[in-house]
Amino acid sequence: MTATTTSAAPPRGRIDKRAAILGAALRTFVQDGYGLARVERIAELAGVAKPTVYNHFGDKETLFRAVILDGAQRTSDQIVAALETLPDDGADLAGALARVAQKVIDCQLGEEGWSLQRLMYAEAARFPDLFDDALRRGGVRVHNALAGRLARLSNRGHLHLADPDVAAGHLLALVSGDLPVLSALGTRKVAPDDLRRAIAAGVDTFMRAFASGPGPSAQPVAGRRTRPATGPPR
Amino acid sequence: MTATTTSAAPPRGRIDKRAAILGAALRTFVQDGYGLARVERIAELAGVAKPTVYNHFGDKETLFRAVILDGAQRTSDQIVAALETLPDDGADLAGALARVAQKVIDCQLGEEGWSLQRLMYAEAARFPDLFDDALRRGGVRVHNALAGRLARLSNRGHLHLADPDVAAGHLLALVSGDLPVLSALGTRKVAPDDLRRAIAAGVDTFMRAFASGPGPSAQPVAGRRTRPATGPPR
DNA sequence: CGTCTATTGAACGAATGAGTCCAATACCTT
DNA sequence: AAGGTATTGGACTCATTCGTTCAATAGACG
Repeated sequence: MTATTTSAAPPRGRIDKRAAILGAALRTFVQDGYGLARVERIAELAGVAKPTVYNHFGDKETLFRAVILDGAQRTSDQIVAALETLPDDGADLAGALARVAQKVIDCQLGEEGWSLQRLMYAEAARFPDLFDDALRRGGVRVHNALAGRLARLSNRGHLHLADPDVAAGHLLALVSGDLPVLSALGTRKVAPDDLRRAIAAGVDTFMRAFASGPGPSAQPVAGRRTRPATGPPR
Repeated sequence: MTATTTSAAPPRGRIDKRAAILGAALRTFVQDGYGLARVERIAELAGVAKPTVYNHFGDKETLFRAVILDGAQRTSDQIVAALETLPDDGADLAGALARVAQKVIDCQLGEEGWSLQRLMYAEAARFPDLFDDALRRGGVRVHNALAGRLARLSNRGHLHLADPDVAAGHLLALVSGDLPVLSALGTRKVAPDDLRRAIAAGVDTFMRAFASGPGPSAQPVAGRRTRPATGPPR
């Protein structure tokens, strides 16, 4: 019946439904939170019928988990790639750090980055194991990549790091500490100038603390807890 | 367990229902998120009838806003009070900073602190204005209190700060940057030793950057920190 | 060309939860 | 002691949404 005359119908064929669903789900979950997100809306946004969603992922919770893990993977891939661009020679170290920090933060500020972060904060209480998984897939890789990079710089004498792991954490904290406020938890677009200033200030403090100063004052850490420093002294 | 003794019938009288509701609401919202939190459950947890909740606060959203603002106020009161204990003389500055940081973080790690933070992250997309209000009531006051304290130390020569505002942000970032990971976004109890170590490391980096002689680059941050009041995007 | 699988639209059942109404009751004030 | 007010429990309305079912269809493939 209705021998529908071919055209005017959206292409029903098998495209990449799965990816479309994941994307739509991310947007929806982010906007409404897990509880209020409607599966039907996700389907609609993905240009897909609701049963198709249930065909691919069993139920809402499974879909949610897939969204988080998939996103964490992709975002951290981007960030790690950005970190690769940090040169090993110490030329204009501050500038190089600022540039790489800018890239990293751009990844985090992209639609996906903040959205994911907010989602994880939001639902951490309900899906504690999920956060652990995402951290393993995301944060840890970023942290290690940066720590490795910094260790190299330290080995070559361009930085004085007792512990590259700690330094990596501190650098990340310094350059991105203002982000939540600047972006109002990701709900506001950050003025590029504000961001640049924040990054510059963070890198500046980092350099003050860890750059091999021209002077003899390579002050060793006072009252340091014994922590296996993966980075040997200069 | 409500403190009241006696018989099977819970004391029906007018006690501090409002506070009880706010507390129960915080716990519930935190656990389930705004969308999935059930008002009936809040009432039950507060030892109160559901209509009473609606008598005090008009509806779910109003209740939520009250929870956030009230919590932000109280938490930041605590933190500001803790900051007052930072001495102005430079004796054992690192130790003093670590102690005050410990207090501040304790406030943030308490049931209320993390819960609130997670809640705001979670629902920032749906209640953007609410976050601004909470920030004004909470974060800004903490930041200013710390900046004032640091400025004093700087004036007396115990620190070398080009911009106490920036330094305050950096100190907070350094000592609490590891918190999300350590506590798994507030879902895991942080080992006191790990926390102490993280704080000590943060303070140590801060001291390296700002305690010794005037660093190589003492560039004061150019622009004043202005609040983009719902400014035009891009 | 004929078959098979993924997809579609639409509707359905069941459950859930916001917000309201009301008569009964406990506390506070005068 | 009397009267007013806040509170209570529970039932009720109404809307929403998860997850499912089913016949019809579009493209893939031998």
